[in-house]
Amino acid sequence: MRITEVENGLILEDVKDFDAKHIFECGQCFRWTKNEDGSYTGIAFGKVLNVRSDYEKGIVILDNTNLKDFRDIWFDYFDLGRDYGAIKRELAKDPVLDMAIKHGKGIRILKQEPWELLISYIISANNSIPMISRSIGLLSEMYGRKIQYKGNLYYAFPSPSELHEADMEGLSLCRAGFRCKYIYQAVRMIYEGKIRLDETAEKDIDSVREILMEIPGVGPKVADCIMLFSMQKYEAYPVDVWVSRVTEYFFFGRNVKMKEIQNFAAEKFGGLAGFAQEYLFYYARELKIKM
DNA sequence: CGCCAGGGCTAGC
DNA sequence: GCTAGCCATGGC
Repeated sequence: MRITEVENGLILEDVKDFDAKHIFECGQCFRWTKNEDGSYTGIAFGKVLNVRSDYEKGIVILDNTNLKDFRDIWFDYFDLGRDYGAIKRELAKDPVLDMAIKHGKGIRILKQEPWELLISYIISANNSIPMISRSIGLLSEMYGRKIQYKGNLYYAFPSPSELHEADMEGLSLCRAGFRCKYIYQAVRMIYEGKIRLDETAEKDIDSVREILMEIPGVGPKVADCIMLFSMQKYEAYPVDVWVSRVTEYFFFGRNVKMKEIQNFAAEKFGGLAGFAQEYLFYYARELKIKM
């Protein structure tokens, strides 16, 4: 990968397996929006970044950043140290995954912030992706820090202490419905240090899942998403309605219990289950599989 | 009106 | 340990 500094940004060349559309639209993140020019603008780690990519040419253009932030934040955020070609070659030995990967060949699993994902995936329960994004955006507008970029206002996701300022009435304004009381309690558990997410992330996957599920609103699915998308537990295989459908449709041919799906994923994909899950999720939503 | 959305909680068995 | 019914909100 070659890096060139330009005015208020960077040009990355010889970048493999990177497609902004696949990365930002495969469902793992909620704070990136597409612009008219095809680029994406999003907020992470308290910073606004604009991204455009050309998969075939291997070019990624980052605007509103610099070399220091690239090294400190964005290299890891975009998981640029990982060989996705090798992952895809291994998974594509299965014909179903081969098809799914052709649809989302430029997916990379973002390394997001555990705190933000905890709240975001609590909101995700029995909710729709546009609604989830809206609630997270509203929370950020109400309690997060303002950031300006190209004349527009953006809002960082609020810190635990910032969200701790919110009472139930304030939280309910984010329109997350019955999940607001879970947010309220989760904020307090983290703010009071009852659970330390950074320390938790260091433990093995079963311990992490158990600890995360002590938090109200966090069940097995939400815990798996937090672990996969922010704690680098790539053996996690979050089973939502789409993954359930696509796994049943292609690998079972019938409805099965969640436990069976997870056993299947662990045996079939092993340590790459999380990557397989993302290719399949994106593929299932493209196909609009219903069962 | 109904059903569904990146599920989790609770009661009842 | 397992399952059924419930849950706020909004789109369709």
